Amino acid sequence: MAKQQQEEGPAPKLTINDIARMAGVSKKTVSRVINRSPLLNRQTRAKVEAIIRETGYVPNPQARALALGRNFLIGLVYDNPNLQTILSMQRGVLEALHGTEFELVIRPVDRGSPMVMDDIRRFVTRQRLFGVVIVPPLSENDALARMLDEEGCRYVRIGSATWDDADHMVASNDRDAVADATRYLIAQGHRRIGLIAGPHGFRSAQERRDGFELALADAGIALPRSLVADRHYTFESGLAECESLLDLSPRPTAIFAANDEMAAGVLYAARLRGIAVPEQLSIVGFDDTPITTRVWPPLTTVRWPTVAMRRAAGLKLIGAATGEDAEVGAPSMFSSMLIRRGSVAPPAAG
Amino acid sequence: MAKQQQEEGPAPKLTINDIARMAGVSKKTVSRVINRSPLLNRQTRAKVEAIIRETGYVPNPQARALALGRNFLIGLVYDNPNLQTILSMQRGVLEALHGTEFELVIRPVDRGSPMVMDDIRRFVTRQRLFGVVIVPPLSENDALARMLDEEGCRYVRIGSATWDDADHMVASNDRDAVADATRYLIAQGHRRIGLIAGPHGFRSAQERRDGFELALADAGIALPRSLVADRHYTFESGLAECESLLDLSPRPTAIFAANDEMAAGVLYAARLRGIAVPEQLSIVGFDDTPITTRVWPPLTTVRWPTVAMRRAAGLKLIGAATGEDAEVGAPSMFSSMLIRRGSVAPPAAG
DNA sequence: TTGTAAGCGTTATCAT
DNA sequence: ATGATAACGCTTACAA
Repeated sequence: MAKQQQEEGPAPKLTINDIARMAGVSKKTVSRVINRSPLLNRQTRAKVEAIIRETGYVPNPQARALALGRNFLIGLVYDNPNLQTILSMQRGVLEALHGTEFELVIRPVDRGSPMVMDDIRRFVTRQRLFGVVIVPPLSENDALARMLDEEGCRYVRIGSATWDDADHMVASNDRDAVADATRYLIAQGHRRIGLIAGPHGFRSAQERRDGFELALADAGIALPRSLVADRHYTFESGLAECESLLDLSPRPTAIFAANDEMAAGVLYAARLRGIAVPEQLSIVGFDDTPITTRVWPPLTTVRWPTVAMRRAAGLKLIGAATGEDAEVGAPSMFSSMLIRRGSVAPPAAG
Repeated sequence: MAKQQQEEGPAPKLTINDIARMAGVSKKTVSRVINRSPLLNRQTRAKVEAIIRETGYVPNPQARALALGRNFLIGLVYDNPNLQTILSMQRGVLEALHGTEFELVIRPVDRGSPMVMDDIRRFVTRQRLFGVVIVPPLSENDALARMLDEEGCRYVRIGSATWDDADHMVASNDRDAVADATRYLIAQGHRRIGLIAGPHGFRSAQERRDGFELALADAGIALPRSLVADRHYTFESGLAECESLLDLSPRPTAIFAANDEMAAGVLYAARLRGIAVPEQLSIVGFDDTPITTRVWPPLTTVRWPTVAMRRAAGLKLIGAATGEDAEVGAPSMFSSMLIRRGSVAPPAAG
């Protein structure tokens, strides 16, 4: 039994033929073992598996990719205005892929470009990707989903609400979460609450805005148009927009920003004007990114379970491949929850 | 001339055979064109190239990978305590790869695990990676570099100083940059300056610490041992360590933190104690990550040209492949520079 | 249940 | 300078 292949050296690459010879079977039989073919004699399988284990043989992914017409790569396609969330997306998907034969290929794209669609198409077809995870705002593009279907590329979309079937979608309930957060503000006694919404055309922005308006309506609070501003999910835009909100008279006593970056901008704007937070202005953000605990005061925010969502997306994608039934049922809906920190207080009297 | 292949549809995949037939040459000749073989008749090449352009033919990467024994994938291996910098690393490498046939595969690892080395070995050999970019602190591991060499995997290391030859290394001059920053603090009048250094065993931490001590020595300022603390490059550790520095009597009038996360922790600690920044305490960080402009006051810091360094690393890696001589000479040394913002002022009188 | 032969799309060898 | 033919390592018919 040749077995110098244990644990070291430049590895004189074993092939399926070597294993077949050692096991005294045909390469096809080895192939069947690798691919978990059901029609195989128990003993034969056991014998081959033993050899594989002893030798540490690993099938060549390139050869499999060529023969199968598909690679063992998962693509992560994104064009996210909020750099902070990119990391947690990656973390989640990587967690799902950990220990499998899949690797993660990342691909930032420019959704503004007229070529996005072709870019992504080339990406998936050229690399013959096993599947892709698509995150907001790109995940809101139905044409993209259709295109991936046409190309025979599996996909899972991440979103702030559900707009595709369970096999293709992992979502959070942003609307409810924001409604809760807004009710919390109202319960603290706030009545003039400003909203710095996300970019027009973003589903997440719309969901969060809807939740906000819903809670206000429920409480019978009218929302003057001047108290709402559409921005770009960036620190700078939060800062800029907060300026105009603070110019209003009477001034809002609280501001809900549709993400933490903008909330940090609001806090900064308040500081620039010498407005004390939370005494004179309460702030609530969304995402629970690290920045919330690095600024002063730490920001009350809505925790968005990004990592868990991405992991679910990854599992959903490869679930079919691994055949592990346990993983096929990766959950499709996740709940965000309010995290109370230091940026909210009852409004100043008067 | 068949040319329905222009711009749409599920793409009935062209192969090298199709191109060969259309051009009236053998597939080997087409292959030569693809691989820029020098021994080719100008006209033959032109003819084949024309067909390729017309049809939009793209060679199948999987087949090439199998035949060549190497993939067109670049790996990014990291185990970075500072999440913030991961993004800029990725951005830089992605920029270098943009428009090429290479894709980026990311691979976080746990350098604490006894299996790291084998993990990475499996990663590069299984995927037959074209090459990998290794970032600190993993890039300081010489055994890792040796192993990659053995496996025939190209690599480029990123570091805070140069410790490998120019082909394998892209570095910054952290020591000089920190010395400059420290001199700036001294020029402002500070004499009791605390240092919150990076983790023991990190080359970047050592370089930055050396720069700090160098500047102090040059100015004839003795550095009490109590003014130096080793920490983990995290916000929490910066916060914790700052507490003990602020307990000293007399208190330091300035603190240099070896990265921005820790500097943010210092700022937070000061706020907790009601110590005004920069009036009563000056702070300087390192990296110039986004957080520096989101806290109040914005942090003076040393800009670390991460994106440019990573791009250079990527170019260096694929330079040999693209054959573009212009890119082979990607620079190997980058300078960090001081960015003055609001967290430094002369020490309070007395 | 297992094996044989023929690909998958490219590159390398060795002629010519 | 170009082409026929055999790899590359695996999978899918199709037999046996």
